[in-house]
Amino acid sequence: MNPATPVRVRFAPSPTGFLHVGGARTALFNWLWARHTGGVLVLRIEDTDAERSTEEMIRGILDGLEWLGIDWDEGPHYQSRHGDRHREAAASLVRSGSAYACFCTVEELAAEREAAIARKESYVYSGRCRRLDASESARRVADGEPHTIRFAVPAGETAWEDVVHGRTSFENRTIGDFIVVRSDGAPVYNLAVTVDDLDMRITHVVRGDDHISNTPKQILIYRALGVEPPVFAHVPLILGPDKSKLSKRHGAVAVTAYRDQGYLSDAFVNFLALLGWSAGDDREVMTRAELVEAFTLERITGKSAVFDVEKLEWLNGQHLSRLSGAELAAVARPWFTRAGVASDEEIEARGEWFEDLIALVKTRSRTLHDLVEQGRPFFPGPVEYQADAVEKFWKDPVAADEALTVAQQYAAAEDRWGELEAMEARLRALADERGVPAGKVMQSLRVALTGQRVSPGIFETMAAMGREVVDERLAAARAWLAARATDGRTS
RNA sequence: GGCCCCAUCGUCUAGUGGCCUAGGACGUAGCCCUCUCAAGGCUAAAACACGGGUUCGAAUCCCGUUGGGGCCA
Repeated sequence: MNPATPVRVRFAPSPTGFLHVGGARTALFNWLWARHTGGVLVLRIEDTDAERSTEEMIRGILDGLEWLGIDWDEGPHYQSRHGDRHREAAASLVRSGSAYACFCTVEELAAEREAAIARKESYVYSGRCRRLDASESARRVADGEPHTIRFAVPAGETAWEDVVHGRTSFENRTIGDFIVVRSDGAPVYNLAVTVDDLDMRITHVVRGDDHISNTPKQILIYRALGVEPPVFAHVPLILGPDKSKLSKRHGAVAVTAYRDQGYLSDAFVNFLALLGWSAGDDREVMTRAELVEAFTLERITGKSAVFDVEKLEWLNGQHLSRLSGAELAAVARPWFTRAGVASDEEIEARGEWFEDLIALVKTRSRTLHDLVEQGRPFFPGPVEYQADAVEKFWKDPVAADEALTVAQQYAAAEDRWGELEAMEARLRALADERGVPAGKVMQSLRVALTGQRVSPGIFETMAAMGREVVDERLAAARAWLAARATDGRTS
């Protein structure tokens, strides 16, 4: 391959209705390589004549790609529309003697296979029809006798220099004369892929390891067609926690499920890139631009990788925290409205406040979902006292109420609202005066204000909530505690 | 079963013959910070599957075994 040839890669999913994690990573690697080299990414939907793609079936894939920010330069092309080209190529293979018509019936082939099994040999087609006289073969085809077209695999071995695995080779006799066109005229996968890749002038085929055994067949076709095959890079598979191929059993398969769970596109892309690839230095948290800049096919590992959700969560938290309040607010806003925390108008009316709020809670959140739960109490309205918070800080309702009394007195007297340090100093002084530990007051206050056991610093919380909300929440909390104390019951 | 791929801490990985008493990250444990929880900082436990070679010297090269995975049947 001429090194000056501009890179052309392709992502060729079958229209399964969604983009799964493995496919997403393959797409990503192709995209990264195209962007890194300034090349072209072609999108091709690998439907077949048998199962033509419907709008609905490809939408899932396009949705996934869109969320990941993977854009393509050509396509989508549809494999099913190139059937004529595939058959044309098959015909030319027959003409050049690289393929032949096979008239063996299903029964005959089954018998061959059984005989092979009985002899404890692995089955490959015997090549019986290959020995047929050319004129006889042509006559039978002309007579309309049902037949497939088989590739005449030559003796020897087929090898290639895989970018990921190094030299990889197959003994041709283990391949056997494979079918390229079925008896109904439908081109077989390996032929279709090869012809399409050829027509689209693909220079690098970057795909999953599960295609390794297809590669020798495709290389054979390329050569028979008189062209040099492209560069192959077989990327190892992504495994589930039990080390088997990632599947539905392991939770979400469609990448959009991760979007819906509150992961950031950038974080997910970063995570996917790190599955089977590394920059070579110690960088892990990387932006899209950094990934594009650092990505090379040579640095892809040959070993399959287990999908580790915990690392994804951590990475997401990292990306979340690195966004500014304003940037994150834009992403988070629909999450708040969808969760019913506030309307779009309400957030719009307090845009700057909302951005500050997001900045306040982001380090405590790993997903957008966390962000909503953290931010929720800052909006007006009643809060729900969560069981774990009550258990931890309001175990004793009387003591809790005592602490809140101090808090209430403090809030009523506070005249430097918003000045964090001054607020803290005053509250501590007042707590001292009343003989109540300041820590108790603050913790009790946290439950009263947020209903949760986790929140930002209590003064930041108060400042962000505003005096009115704080007053309301304190009154409500005291009423709740009083009711519980007379009740004598625990929750 | 045949063919092919793979083999470093639980997980993701760095490592391409000496820089390795094997580095980083997630997770785990502890400490610091501290009004909670995160974040942040520090520390700890934790790996070269096994056996043979090659070499002055192997995580690194070769062979075999074992184990995992994929494709086909």
